[in-house]
Amino acid sequence: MGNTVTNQAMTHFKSQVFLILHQSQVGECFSYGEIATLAGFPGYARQVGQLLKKLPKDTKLPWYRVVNAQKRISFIEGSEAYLRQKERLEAEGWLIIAGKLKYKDQ
DNA sequence: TTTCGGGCTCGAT
DNA sequence: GATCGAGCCCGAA
Repeated sequence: MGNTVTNQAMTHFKSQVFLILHQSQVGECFSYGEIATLAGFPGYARQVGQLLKKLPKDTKLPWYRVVNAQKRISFIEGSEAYLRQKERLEAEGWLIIAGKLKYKDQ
């Protein structure tokens, strides 16, 4: 068992992460670490990734608005997951130049 | 109990 | 920039 935090705290962590994503707007983009900190759990970047990984494929949550701290998609370039995320981001006005995310006209 | 692998980060070369 | 190493934290093996 992981002893670091209580199950209750983990449950709270999850709901906070989901809430933040649910409330995010088109054109926004965060890093895993930012989401963790906003949720009140700094240092939990990897846990955010674990959570998003578990989301059902048809989820309505904008999981794709989360990239790594370098503003790069955290999947192997060219992989299916990478392409799915890239498409969705581009559909919201993001451009990917040399692997890095840039907002349109900026 | 220990080890290891993940949609991670940050500081130092 | 690009790489590397060391932290980070949980769950599964």
